[in-house]
Parts: sequence; C-alpha cells; structure tokens
Amino acid sequence: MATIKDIASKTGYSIGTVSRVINNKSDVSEEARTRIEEAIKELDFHPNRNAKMLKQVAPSGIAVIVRGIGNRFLNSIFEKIQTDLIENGENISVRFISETENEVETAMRSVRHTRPKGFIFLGGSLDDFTDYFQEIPVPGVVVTCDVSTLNIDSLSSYSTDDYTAARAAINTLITAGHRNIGVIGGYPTTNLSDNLQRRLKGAKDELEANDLVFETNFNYIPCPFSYEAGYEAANRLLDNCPETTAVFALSDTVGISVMRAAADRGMKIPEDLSVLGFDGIDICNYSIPRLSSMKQDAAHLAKMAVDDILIRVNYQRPAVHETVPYTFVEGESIAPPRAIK
Amino acid sequence: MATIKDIASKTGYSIGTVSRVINNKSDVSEEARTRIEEAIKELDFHPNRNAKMLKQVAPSGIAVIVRGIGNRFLNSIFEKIQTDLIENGENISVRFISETENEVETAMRSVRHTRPKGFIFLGGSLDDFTDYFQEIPVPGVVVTCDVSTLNIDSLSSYSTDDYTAARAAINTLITAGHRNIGVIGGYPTTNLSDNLQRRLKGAKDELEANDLVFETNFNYIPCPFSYEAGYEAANRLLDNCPETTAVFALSDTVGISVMRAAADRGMKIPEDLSVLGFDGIDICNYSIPRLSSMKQDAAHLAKMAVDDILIRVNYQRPAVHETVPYTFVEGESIAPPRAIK
DNA sequence: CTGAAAGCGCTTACAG
DNA sequence: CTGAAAGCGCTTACAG
Repeated sequence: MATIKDIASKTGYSIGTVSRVINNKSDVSEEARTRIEEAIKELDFHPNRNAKMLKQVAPSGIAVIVRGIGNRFLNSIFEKIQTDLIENGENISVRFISETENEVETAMRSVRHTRPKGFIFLGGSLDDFTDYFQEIPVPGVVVTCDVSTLNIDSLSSYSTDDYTAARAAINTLITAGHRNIGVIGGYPTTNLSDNLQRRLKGAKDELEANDLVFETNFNYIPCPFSYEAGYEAANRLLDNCPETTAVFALSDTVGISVMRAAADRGMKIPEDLSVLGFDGIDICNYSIPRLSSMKQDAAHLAKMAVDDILIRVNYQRPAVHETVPYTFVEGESIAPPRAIK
Repeated sequence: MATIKDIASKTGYSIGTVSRVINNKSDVSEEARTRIEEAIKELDFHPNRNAKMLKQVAPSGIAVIVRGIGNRFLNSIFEKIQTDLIENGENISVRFISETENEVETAMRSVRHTRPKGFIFLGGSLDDFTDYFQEIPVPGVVVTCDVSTLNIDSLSSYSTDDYTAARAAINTLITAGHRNIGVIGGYPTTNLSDNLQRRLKGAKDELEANDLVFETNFNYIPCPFSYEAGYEAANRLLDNCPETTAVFALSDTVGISVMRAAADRGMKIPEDLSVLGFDGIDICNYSIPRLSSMKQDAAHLAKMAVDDILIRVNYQRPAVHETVPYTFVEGESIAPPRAIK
C-alpha cells in the first residue's frame, strides 16, 4: 500500500510538500501540485486516516449518531440531514447504534478518534446526556428529544412538542365521540423529560381532563415499538377493556399492529375501532386502512438541526431548544364510535 | 486526555509494560497488572485507537457492511449475525451504507484503517466485487447474493436460490388458477448474476413456460423498493393490464404498496387481486390482509455466514457458495381468480 | 514555495 | 518479567 513517502520519492518532493497538496494548503507551486497529484493517482495512494488523525489538531466534519437501527422515523430524518449537510459541503460520518447502546459514549469515542467539529444525535436518552455530555468539547444538537432541562451550554435540541401532540391526539379521538380510549406503547418511567414520557403524560392528562380513565396495565399497555409487541399489547388492552372504541398508539408501528390485532378479533377499522398513530412515517399512507397519525415534521427538524450545528460549530452561541409543529394527518382509521353513529 | 505515558509515569512502569497489560499479553507480573489496571481506571484512560491501528499488525474483529440503510430484511439478518458473532467472542464493527455507495470501497477503507480479520457483506452488487475485492487481503462472505461466478478464492456467499424461488412464486399463482399475472419491482439490467435479476429471470421463465406473457413495461413494471415507487408501479401495471388477477412483487415492501394501490381502485384482496411478496419480513404478518411471501431464511443465512467467516479467518479453506431453502409463507393475499371460483 | 525534523500515542522486536 | 528504542504514516511549526 502506497504511503506518503512513496509519493515523495517518486516525485522528488519532500513528504512535507506532499502533505500540503493532500490537504489543499495554499503555499504549493502549481507544478508541484500537478506532479504530486499525478503520482497519487498513479500509485492509488490514500492517506492513512489513523496517522492523519493521530497528528491532526483541527477537528473536521459532523458526526451523526442515529439511535435505533431499524427506526423508520429516525431514518427519514437522517436522510434529510445527510442531504442538507452535503449541500453545505460538510463531511459527515454516521453511526447507527441500537437503543441499548449509550449514544454519548459513542460520541466520546468518536471525539477521541475522528475529532468531529460537532454532533447531531437522532433519538436519545436523557440520562445518557446528563451523565456524560459535559465532557465532550464540541457542540451537539439532539433531535426528537427536548434536553433543555439539562442546561448543558453546548447542547441544543429540536423536538416535537410531544406532550401537546399527545393531548391533541386524545382530543381528536374524544372529539370524534370516543369515551373508551386505550393507549399503547412506550414504557412508564419517572423521567418526565424523556419524549415518550411526555407523550404518555399528554395522553394521561387529556384523558383525565375529560374525566376519562388512564390506568397502566388496564387501558394503558406499555410495550416496545415492534409489530410483535404492539400486537400483543393490543390484545391485552382489548381483553382488559372490551368496550374500547379507540386506541392511541404511541408510534405508527404499534398503530399498524393494533389494526391487525383488531382485525383478528373480527373488528372493523374504523367502524368498530378507531386507531391513531404517532410519527407519520411512510407506511401510514400505504396500510389498509391508511393509519391516521400525529405527524412529526421530519424535514423541519432536520433543517433546524443542521442550521444550528453549522452555526455553533463556527461561532460561540448559546444552545437553543425549540419545538416544531406537529400536524394531524388524517388517514382512514378514525370514525365515530358505533353507538353515536 | 490521559495517554499511555501518564499511566506509565503514574505507576512507575514503562509504557511497554503498560501496553502489555492493555493488550492482555501474558508476560506481565500480577502486581504490575493490578497496579496498572488501577491507574487506568483512575485516570479514565482509553487507548487511542488511531495510534493503536497505526502500529498494530495483527488484524482483529469482523467488519459487517450492510448495504441498504432502511432495508428491513437485511436489518433482520444483521441482528442475528451480531448476536452470533458476539456469542463467539468476536469483536464486530458495522457500517450501514446506502445502495448508491460501493461496499467494496468501504471495505478497502476499513482494511486500511481498522484491519478487520474478515468481512461480512449484507446485500451487494456483483459489479463492485468484480472490480475490487481481489485487492482485499482478508476473507469475506456475502449474504443474499450468489457470487460464485466471480471465482474469487477469498469470497464465499450464501443466498436464497432467487431464480427457483421466483419460479415457485409464479407457479404458486398459476396453481391458484391465475393466468393474468403481473410482476413488479427491481430493475432490468444485463447482469444476470445479480440476485434481483435471477428473481426476475425466474419469474419470466416460469411465465413463459406456461405460455404466459412477460413483457417489460407492460405486465412487468420495474421499480425501486419503496412504498411510493411500488404504489406507482402497481397503478401502471393495472392501467396497462386491467385484466390482471395476480401480482408477484419482488419485495414485500412493494407487495404492501400493491395491495394499497389495488384497494384504492376498489379491488378487494385477495378476491379481485392476489398479491405475493418476497423476503418474508415481519410486516407481512401484520398487514391487512397478511401478505403471502416467498420467505428467505434470515436466521439460516446469518448462521452460515458467521460459521463460514469464523473458520476461514483462521484456516486456509476454499470459499464456498451455498444456497439456503426458501419457504412459501401463506398469508391472506392469495385466492383463485373470480372467474373460476 | 520547500525541506528537515519533531512528534502524535501507541506496538513490537530486542536485550537483559 | 521489564525497559529502551525504533517506527507506524502522517502533520506541523520552523528555517530558509
């Protein structure tokens, strides 16, 4: 494998000069640049990144960490962020990690080894940031999860107002005439700054504000966001509360499996059961029936995150925490309950 | 950030000795090991991977390259491979790349920088391997794509027999009584070793063996594997051939959107239109109706790939190319055509 | 504009 | 069992 030395000896220049052309430094003669570039082509030379990073001081590029490998919603944000970043001429490195990994530890490793100028986190757990992010010397922004309560100067966040969106979701069902409403998805913890907890709290508060019940493991069934888990949870809910006429699913994936579970019980959607999802991923528009959903604005979130990091990477600016509007996307999965039709 | 020198001076040992305990070499006294390990904890020292890789000669770990970021089927294989590899105590590094990137170039960069012992490729394009894989000095295995025709000594492959599975798919529809069959998905190229091309060829051959037509852009509509593209393709197909009673979709994603498109045209599934997908991903079991599919055995593919690479990483063995059985998973999306009911 | 030299943080023979 | 030294492939002041 060709090294910088091979290029140097082949062209007769010193490795210092070769290094300068590799890194597009200005003080190199045209002739040197041309000859060295030719040699690089010829020998198929690629600088060893380890050696480069070992010595280089200036951080470069933006590191994106996506927490949730198969997560369609985060994937859709990622695709937009990638496009935006490339348009702005920034190098980008991505890591997809599973929900069980710690994104901030991943980031710390990244800082040590690849020295990015800044981070974008898609998804994330509040606790991970609380424990470690202070130690990371470059700015970051987290998307889909409000971290304003953490008060970390270098960490912005852009998220949907999950609490309000969830209240609106329940309200949509109530407005359609439903009084027997179930909730499925997520897991009950005490960390109320977590976005799923806000979603849950919103559902609870709106139900209770309307004198409706919200009881964990009765009409609220926690579950992970997979089809399988959602299906089981839906069955538990419908076993517990056979009079249920509407379900708010904390994610679209769960919403899809709720529809399936209902169908397997001979219920028609939306006539016998209304279902409302969350996120607004593409499958909503292709399921039968189409799944109504509280849609998070992925494109907007992506744009805010990119603009923010590109500025804060170059200028000292306080972190900002903003919320982007959600929209109710009407599908075909909500109708008034049979009784009042 | 603490370096190996800090540990050395803190403990009074030389950096050589510190390096030995970091790498679990045998010839270190118990006392040295203990004291150095303590210091490592205390100073929160993490070896700089760039420096390590720069010098280290012995390759380590298995690199997995997944080509297709949001691909549910490849994701499901990946999850199993990850588990298998961890159980075997192997370090694993993953890269998710998009279909437009070249997986072999990614691998070459990886070799240069992280020196893995071997590669597992999930998905892939034959052409990329043809051009470059010879230059990679460690063994590899590609999953879902048969590369036996390439005759690269260091490259195994495990795949579904796409050709036969596709013939069986069409045959299933014919057996159900269909004569007006459409095909959707993939793209027609000339590279017949590509797995999608085999799938396509299988469909074509089986149709023609039964005196049925297969005509690109008439009853075969090529399209990328997204809901949106599948939906449009389905509409084109049904516009072209209104008498279609069954569709073979080259992926489940496309199958789902075919069902949606048909429903939007007022067709009932399976009464008016039978749909058969390919891959057997989890959504098949949660769609309404459940999507019948030619299922690839993800768990089996994963196990074969891991066993293969773990052996060939340690012993000189010829590459092997094997095919794992597919299974027809019956859902609720296939019925006889109305006419003969 | 260019070269010579130091050094990034490690690993690895080589001595002892 | 341990240390001293060379060197991995680069970048970066420093001279000139």
